[in-house]
Amino acid sequence: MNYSKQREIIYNTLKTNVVHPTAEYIYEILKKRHPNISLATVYRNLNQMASAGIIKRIEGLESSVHYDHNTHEHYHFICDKCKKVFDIDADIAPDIEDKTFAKTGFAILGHEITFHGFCADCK
Amino acid sequence: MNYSKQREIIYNTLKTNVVHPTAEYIYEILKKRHPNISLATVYRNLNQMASAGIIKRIEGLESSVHYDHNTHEHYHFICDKCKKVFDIDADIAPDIEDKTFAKTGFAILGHEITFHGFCADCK
DNA sequence: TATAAAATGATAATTATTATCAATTTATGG
DNA sequence: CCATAAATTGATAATAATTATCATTTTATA
Repeated sequence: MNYSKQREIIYNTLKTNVVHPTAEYIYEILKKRHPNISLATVYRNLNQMASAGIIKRIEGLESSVHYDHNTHEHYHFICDKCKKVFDIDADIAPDIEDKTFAKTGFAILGHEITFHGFCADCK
Repeated sequence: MNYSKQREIIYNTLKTNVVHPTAEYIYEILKKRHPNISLATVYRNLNQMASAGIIKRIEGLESSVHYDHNTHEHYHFICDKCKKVFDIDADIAPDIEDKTFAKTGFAILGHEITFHGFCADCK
């Protein structure tokens, strides 16, 4: 993977952002300072970094994919009202992959847990 | 919700099917015996039954939504090679909603766990 | 610094899904 | 049992999210 200015600013936007944005959201932010950037470049780089393990894709929250700069094991909660995404600590489901391997014998390469409901502000 | 012949055959197809099909897959099966059925009818009825709690939507497996006639709490594993979807017993993550509520205070209305990797046949 | 590989922006194409709407089917109150 | 309203259908248009294409530009390196 070669260096690219665009990838750098996409990563920085993701990292300094409090939310767990979609590609579209990052694109909207970047457009203000970098009006020439293309939405395809944003998608391309986010997926490229996700493949390389630099960031993570969060699927199953909404129809669109969200991205997360935090690659440590943790889970997500999406508020059904305000649609904000919150981190949930990994210790709510200890050894879940080992347990599942013990039960099934499947080679488990990853897992994802997503909660939904109402956050503190919305409930 | 009124009775409809189409909803009945869609539900029966889902119930008697070993897999966790997508709307498209159900549509392809149904077309053989019911060539006039519309794909929109399949989507409409699956989502309608999911809203009513009669079946469940499984999101986060692939780009398309899968449906499940088993509404009891359980999780899913998708094989990265053959794309088959397997059930995982709920007891791998006991009291996960209570634990998450205790940590966050959020009102939790549901959660989903999806694993991926290689199944017994593919690994 | 010439060259090959990688990345970009613009945009077309694709995929999954939902919306629209006239016609048909279903439920029910008289 | 039928008239009526509400629900549902099939056909298809529309939308939303994402990926593919491709000529041009940028980056790494011999």
